[in-house]
Amino acid sequence: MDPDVSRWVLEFLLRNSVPDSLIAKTLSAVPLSGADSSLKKTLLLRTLRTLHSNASITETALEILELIEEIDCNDAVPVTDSMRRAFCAVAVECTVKYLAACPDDAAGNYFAAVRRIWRGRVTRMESAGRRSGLFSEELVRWRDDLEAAVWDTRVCERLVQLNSRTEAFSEVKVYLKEAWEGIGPSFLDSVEVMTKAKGFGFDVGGESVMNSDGGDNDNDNGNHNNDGHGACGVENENQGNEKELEQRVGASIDLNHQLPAEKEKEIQKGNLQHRFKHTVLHRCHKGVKLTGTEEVEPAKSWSKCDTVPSAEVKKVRESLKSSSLELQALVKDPLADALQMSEVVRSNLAGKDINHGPSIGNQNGDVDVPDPNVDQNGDVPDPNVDQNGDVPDPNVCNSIVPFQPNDANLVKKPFVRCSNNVCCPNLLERKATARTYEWDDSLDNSPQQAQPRKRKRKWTSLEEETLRAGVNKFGEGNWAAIRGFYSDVFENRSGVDLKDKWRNMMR
Amino acid sequence: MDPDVSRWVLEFLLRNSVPDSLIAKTLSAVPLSGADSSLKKTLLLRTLRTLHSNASITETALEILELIEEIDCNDAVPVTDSMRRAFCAVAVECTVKYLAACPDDAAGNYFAAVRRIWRGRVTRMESAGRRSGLFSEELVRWRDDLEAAVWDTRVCERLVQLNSRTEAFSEVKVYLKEAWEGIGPSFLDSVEVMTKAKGFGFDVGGESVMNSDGGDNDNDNGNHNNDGHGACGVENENQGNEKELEQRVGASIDLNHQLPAEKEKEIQKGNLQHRFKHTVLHRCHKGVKLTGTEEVEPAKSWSKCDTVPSAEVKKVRESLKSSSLELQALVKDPLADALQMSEVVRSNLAGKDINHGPSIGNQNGDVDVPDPNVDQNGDVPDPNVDQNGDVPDPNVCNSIVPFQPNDANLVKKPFVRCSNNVCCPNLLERKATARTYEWDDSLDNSPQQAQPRKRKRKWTSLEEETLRAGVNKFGEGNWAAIRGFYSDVFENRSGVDLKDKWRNMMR
DNA sequence: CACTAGGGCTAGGGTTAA
DNA sequence: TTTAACCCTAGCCCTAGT
Repeated sequence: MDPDVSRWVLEFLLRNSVPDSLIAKTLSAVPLSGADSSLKKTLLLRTLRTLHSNASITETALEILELIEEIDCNDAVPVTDSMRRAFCAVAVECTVKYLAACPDDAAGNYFAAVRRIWRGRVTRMESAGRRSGLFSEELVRWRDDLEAAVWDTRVCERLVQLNSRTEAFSEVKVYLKEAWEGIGPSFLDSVEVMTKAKGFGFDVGGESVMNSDGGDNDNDNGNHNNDGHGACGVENENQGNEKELEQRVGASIDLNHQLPAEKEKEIQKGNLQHRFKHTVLHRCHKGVKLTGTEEVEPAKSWSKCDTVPSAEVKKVRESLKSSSLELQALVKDPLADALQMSEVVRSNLAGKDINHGPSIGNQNGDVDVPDPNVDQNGDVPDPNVDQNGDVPDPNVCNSIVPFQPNDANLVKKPFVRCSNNVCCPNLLERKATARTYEWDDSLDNSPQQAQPRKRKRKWTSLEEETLRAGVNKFGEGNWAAIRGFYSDVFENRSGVDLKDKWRNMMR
Repeated sequence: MDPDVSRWVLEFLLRNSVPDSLIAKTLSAVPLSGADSSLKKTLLLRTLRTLHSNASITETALEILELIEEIDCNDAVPVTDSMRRAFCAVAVECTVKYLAACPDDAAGNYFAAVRRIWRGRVTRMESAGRRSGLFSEELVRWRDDLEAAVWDTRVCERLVQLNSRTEAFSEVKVYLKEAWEGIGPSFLDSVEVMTKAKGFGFDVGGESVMNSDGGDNDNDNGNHNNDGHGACGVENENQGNEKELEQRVGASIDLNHQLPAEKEKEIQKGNLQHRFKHTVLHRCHKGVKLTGTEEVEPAKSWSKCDTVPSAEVKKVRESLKSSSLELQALVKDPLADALQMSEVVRSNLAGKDINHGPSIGNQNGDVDVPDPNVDQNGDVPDPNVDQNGDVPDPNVCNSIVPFQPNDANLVKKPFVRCSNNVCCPNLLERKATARTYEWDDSLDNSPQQAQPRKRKRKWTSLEEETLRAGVNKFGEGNWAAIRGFYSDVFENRSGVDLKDKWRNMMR
């Protein structure tokens, strides 16, 4: 994939509430060596956001703030007060937590943290060549306190009283809100807004993956998740449903190859880049005055980056790995992947214009909308969801649900799906009470021969929904009761089958 | 290295404040396939201790507590109140922290955690067949609160105020102290004390790694780090100096091969094992009365063990190796093959002349007997009464806030144990709990609210052998007679249980 | 009522095949 | 490699018969 395009996509994804797993996959497919400072910062912010919403404010967060400060410094972006406060709060939290765990052992892990963070990081910060913008008087005051606690029990007791974690959460949140606002909308969002304003109807592929509303009547949705709530926003709803996310990831990755931006890039690229400078760049790099197209020297910037693989992105990658994100894919060399990928894309583009876009059923399958099936497990008191599962949430696209449970459907048995995807007429199965399976025939002749496996029969959505209803009614574990009550649906399923299926459905 | 010896060494290391890296190395060098339940529990306790002193109380800790409970259950060790409280506090912490991070996004990671922990773990815990000793009314009340916070902003705000982490730290610490004390000194420590008392001058090699004082003038140092401070004790001082630790590891591993216990094993092993029975095992496995007989078949037990390597211990080993002590692997296959591991060691140590029977110490330690701490709660404070002390807004539905986390109720929660070995919630409280969720209603009209099954308890080899002896003596079919004659062994088995087990053994 | 025999059930680990 | 569907079985429950 073209480096510019892949970076645009990555940038877009980073700023919006797509699941982390998608970010991970994209990262592994996109060459990062040429990332510009804006993208790096976006990556770091995104990571911090994830850490925050995972309630995991550790020294990794400290590291990230330092890296961001470095980038800002290079771009002549001044360190804000909120950033300093966030850094301080996180540093305090990363130290005090050990005291909270073992108040009577300040000499243990707590002291180690003081050395690591306050004698290490913070001291380096104020000494050396340049004084970090993160350094503050507040920091110094805290250091005195924290050092004192190592030997002064009274200070120690006072510190233990703190809820340093909540404080850190709060400060990080404030900083994130400010930072996302400061960095502005993504390039693709800007393009979308512009082209729409010009009546282009130019769609950046956000419909299936990024925006559930298709963007048709929402002109400012380019910013729709950068409002500060983004830090702990909608994306989290999906966390209980990782499998589903993974599936979507695959789909959306494919989709990225088909971004209209890429298809039209030979024609529009120069033009778009031109606009890019005046919209995104202008907002991202406030310290740079843009007077003309030629002054930015994009070529030079890129090449510089290419020869110097950015250490900080590497670090972020490590951080991402160590955090709860599933970023194992990143271990591999992203460049190798990118090369392969670009080959695929190139040949694909050169050939016919095959559309791999999502099916209609997925058009509204936005990642931010939780699977309604998940919420109908019967034990969900979500007031917005009908517990009986009989009436689907009107806000949820019906096409996501393969089967709409209703009384009529529950009673009638429209078809029996065999393993080879062939729909058998109902009649056959109806009378086949005793002859459901092939091995029935061989029961009489071979006495000790191991029973052949039952033929694999895929579960229909009717069966699934009925099972759900059954668990709702009888409770999990009462498989015999469920089987009996819905005996017409489960005619050729055993109680164990029901149990196994439920186990699968709960995974 | 001889399996016994290596296990003794490992056990010793686990209980003392050696650095984790040493534990990890030892684990990888020691065959764990024959690990008994006591060693497994020690391993888990050690892991929990590390998590605690790293101020990292996550769902891993929850998992560990569940695994320990599982082991205790099979060993007929009753769940203590402190363990229940620790579990509850950790569960609350693992949920509330998301709320603390993003108070205005209860629908995000917080809700996911509620589903994962409270609708998942906790619900499974009370469900049929698996009622865990960790289940408590306190847990139920918290669940109500935490569920309410998903949609009730006011509950949400109240929960955010909690310092759930500190609470969890504290409860885990209390539990750890109790658990280390309950598990007694390590075998090597016992041996050391004994041999010293006999004037042997027997040194267990602790001088270089384990005990800096050489142990010469400290007769009770077998317990020197099990005093509650051990949880965040000396080991932490080493954490800032990993390289040095690694060097020590090598040295100490070598040293282990030179343990006097091993050198003299051919001579003393039988003797030591005999003592082991009466000291360590007697304290660890209170359920065993050792009088000496002939009915055991140690060879068979051993071979069975060796072919069934303990999966969970292996997983713990892996987890320990990864620095962060992540135990996600433990999610799978918790104690599938907890088998009769504890019995195995017993039979092995005892050789052929061992008789099994419950010790005096266990007469009240049966799973059927409620925890004495719980029992002493003669009068049960009605939570609804306590609630009045908070003077809530009269406009607030009280049923939504059934429990004030900070009030005295948090301390002790009564249980009512039903005749069928199942711990039932106090009916009064049951009724007082608001029917907040719709699925409660669906449970009402379910045909039979079948009482939960008895918790599955694996048969120990002691029980098996006793059953065999019983059938020998009284003949098959006289289950009541057998049960009566070996009533101390079969205290919590019914005649039908014996019959069923025999049927299984004859297959 | 107490007990036993025997069928049935569930949970959970394992296996197979797509 | 993954995993949905299926298999195996220990331990527990239910009921008829004595």
